[in-house]
Amino acid sequence: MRDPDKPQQIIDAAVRVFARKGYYNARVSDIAKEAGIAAGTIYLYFRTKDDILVTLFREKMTEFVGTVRKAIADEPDAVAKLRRLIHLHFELLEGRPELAEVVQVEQRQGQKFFRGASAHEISSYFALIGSVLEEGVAEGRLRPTLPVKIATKTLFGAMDQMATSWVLGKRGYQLADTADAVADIFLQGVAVR
Amino acid sequence: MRDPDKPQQIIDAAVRVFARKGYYNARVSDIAKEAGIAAGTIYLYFRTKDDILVTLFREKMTEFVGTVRKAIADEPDAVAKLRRLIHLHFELLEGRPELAEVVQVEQRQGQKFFRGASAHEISSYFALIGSVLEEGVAEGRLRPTLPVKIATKTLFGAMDQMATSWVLGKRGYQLADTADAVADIFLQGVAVR
DNA sequence: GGCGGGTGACTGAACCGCCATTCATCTTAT
DNA sequence: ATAAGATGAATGGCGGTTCAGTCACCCGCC
Repeated sequence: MRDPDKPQQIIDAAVRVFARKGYYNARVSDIAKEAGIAAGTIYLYFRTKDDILVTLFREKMTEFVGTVRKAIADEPDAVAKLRRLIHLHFELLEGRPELAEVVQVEQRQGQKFFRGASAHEISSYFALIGSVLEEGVAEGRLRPTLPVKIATKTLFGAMDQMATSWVLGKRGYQLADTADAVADIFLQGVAVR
Repeated sequence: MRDPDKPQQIIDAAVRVFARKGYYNARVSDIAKEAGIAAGTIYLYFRTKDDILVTLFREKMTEFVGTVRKAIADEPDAVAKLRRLIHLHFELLEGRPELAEVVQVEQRQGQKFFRGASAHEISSYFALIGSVLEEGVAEGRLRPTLPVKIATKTLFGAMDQMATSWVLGKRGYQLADTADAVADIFLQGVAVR
């Protein structure tokens, strides 16, 4: 009778260990110890060490996109949705510093991360942002000629860089406090002139 | 009599090999073969494999910032400088696809890259962007209340994401063609209202 | 101008530490 | 009693790094 939430415990332990030591410096046995199990047990639930990282990201990213999607559904218009999305992006990372560390710094392991496994989850976030931008254009609040794909990447890139700088700067300020400033620049940038 | 441009040859070979196989899949012996020398010879010029990556980045980034700095000096005002900077950022990457692959995808090896060694080179680019923004504020063309640090990260993040997407999308379009759209969004975003 | 020996770059096969992964064995639940 | 999960010591291979040996070149001396 396999414990159904053991994978979850392993992932949670992995987040803490990766955040502390980095992916490459983390031993599989460290994760096991952190989770209070034996190293071999991990292989009952994950194929390889990489698999832990990939699963971790998939799970957190899917959850992240779901949370954001639900939250912005309440907002009355595209502009309000975008502000909420930016705030939430920052708040969710700020609320889980260890996860933020892993996602912003450790996760980006060359090929593995960007191509392949995690591409789907990332593109669903891009799709969400893109659809809100489309909506804004339809509402007449955003430029009718707005290149939506480029605007999507611009916004994501801006948020992602803010988050990365915050993590690298040892989180010496409140990330969420910068959300309005980022939103102001972006929203003015895509608004009708 | 050590060959004074052997390090350069090794770095150039490393760019090609890293671009082709990725940093972790690249053997030191692959780089040696590509450079037409023996594996051991690399260790006369570099301490470790990591050292190759770090040196490569430092050198390319320093050169990059220098090129951009010189080019924008000609421009008459901050807004023109920013447009030029964005174009150049994209053109320089587009002109060296292999280097772009390495810098955008392979280079970001967790801890090593972001913290420590390469931090100085990155922050000098940030400083350059920041100083142009300050100038724009002083000229009265950009918002007087603009949070310059945040705007700097926003612009860098946007450009970086555009570049990364372009590399991951197998460079299926002209990166430089998107420069105007990115510039339009950003410049309208930071302009006086 | 030819010879010998010294210098140091270069070579690449072998080494060796590391750690992900395995599996014979044990534990626990039913 | 049996099966299935859990254990953790042992394994294996991988590849960065080393280093003993080779080679090309230079210099001083006969």
